[in-house]
Amino acid sequence: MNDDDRGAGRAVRPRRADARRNEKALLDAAAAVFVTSGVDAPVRDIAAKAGVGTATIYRHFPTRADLIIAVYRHQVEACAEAGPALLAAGETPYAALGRWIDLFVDFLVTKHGLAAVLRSDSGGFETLHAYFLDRLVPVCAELLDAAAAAGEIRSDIEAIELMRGVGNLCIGADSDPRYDARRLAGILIAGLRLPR
Amino acid sequence: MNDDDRGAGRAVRPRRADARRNEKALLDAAAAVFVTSGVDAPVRDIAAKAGVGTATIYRHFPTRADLIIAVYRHQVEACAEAGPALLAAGETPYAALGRWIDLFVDFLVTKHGLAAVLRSDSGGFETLHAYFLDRLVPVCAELLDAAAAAGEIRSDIEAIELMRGVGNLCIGADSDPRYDARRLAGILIAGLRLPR
DNA sequence: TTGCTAAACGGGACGTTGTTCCGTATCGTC
DNA sequence: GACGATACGGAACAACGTCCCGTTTAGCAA
Repeated sequence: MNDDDRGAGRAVRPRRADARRNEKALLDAAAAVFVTSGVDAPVRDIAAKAGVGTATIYRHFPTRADLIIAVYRHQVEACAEAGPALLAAGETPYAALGRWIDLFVDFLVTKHGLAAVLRSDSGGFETLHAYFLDRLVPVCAELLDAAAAAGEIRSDIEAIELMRGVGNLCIGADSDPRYDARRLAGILIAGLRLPR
Repeated sequence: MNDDDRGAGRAVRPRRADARRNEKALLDAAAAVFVTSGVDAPVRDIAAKAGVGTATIYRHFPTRADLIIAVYRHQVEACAEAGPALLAAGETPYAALGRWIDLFVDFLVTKHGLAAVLRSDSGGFETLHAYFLDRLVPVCAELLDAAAAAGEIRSDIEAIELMRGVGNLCIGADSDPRYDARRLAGILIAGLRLPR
């Protein structure tokens, strides 16, 4: 995959060299700021860190969602690819599902506030919502189907439903060490089990 | 209980008649605006609807949390009192727990955005957080203990943990009819079950 | 190398929201 | 009726997202 394209498929390669430089600088700056101030960090902060004007952010990333997607795209891809790998690893499908959910949870909780904006249906984050779901729901569905086919879990649960639930469970998991999102997600998954 | 006192115990009866009138007007206006615009509605909107200045809101309710608490206090009380009642109703403790969680979920999802602000540990909502938890966690703990004592569920789950999880599951449940928070909460509770 | 044009830039302007301050109006009492 | 404390209103301030416009610069052609 080419590092220059971005967004969910509709990639447009920036033509001028300075534009590409700035896009790279913005991605690096955003990644750094997201770590310290969360994904809700003020646009001005990111622009300042990248050494560009605020308008330049909007020129490259029309919405904050586009920027977030670009920053975390690689990690989302890795998570998506882990699904089939876990399924092929020899464990039971239910165990694979559990491990994959753990990966997903870990990804979300390590990004301050990402889970919170992920859930929001409004405020211009539809793109983010759509990207995450488009990429990960099929993977989750595959795991779910396999576990259901093996008779390990009930079969009346949709992947999208489960993912939204898990995503919600991750909200606020950072900033509160007493709250263990992974444990709760595990309980949720356990709730899918069929009684033998 | 006197309708004039408000907040979590430290009630101070407004001395002047106009102050009390304004407080009532604010509560009514806030309740109305919360329904249409959610609990994040602009302060100015609420003030305008009540026919008062913005400062008057802050004078009566120093933080938004105080206002929210005052508006929903009766419903929270009802939810809290439902716990022991369900437990005494003759069903198994696990069934009572499930019903109570349903009540809690229904309360949260019918208030636009309430679940979202409930979870936030920062931004001046500590008061709201504390009130809800102080009032409802003991009730949940009672149900949990009863079910655990009956051998129906595992005993290593804290009430606060479960409530935060359920609260999170309710986030964004309004504004998306495909997302069924009650169902997911049910699955979460099912995940607590012991295998007979 | 030099000059031109479209692309890209910067930062200031605007609208929205939360919050505070201060001069004014009102209530309750003497 | 007058007075002091209480409460009020709205303007003022700050932070933020977003947009606009005058200026700069990259890339290309002569």
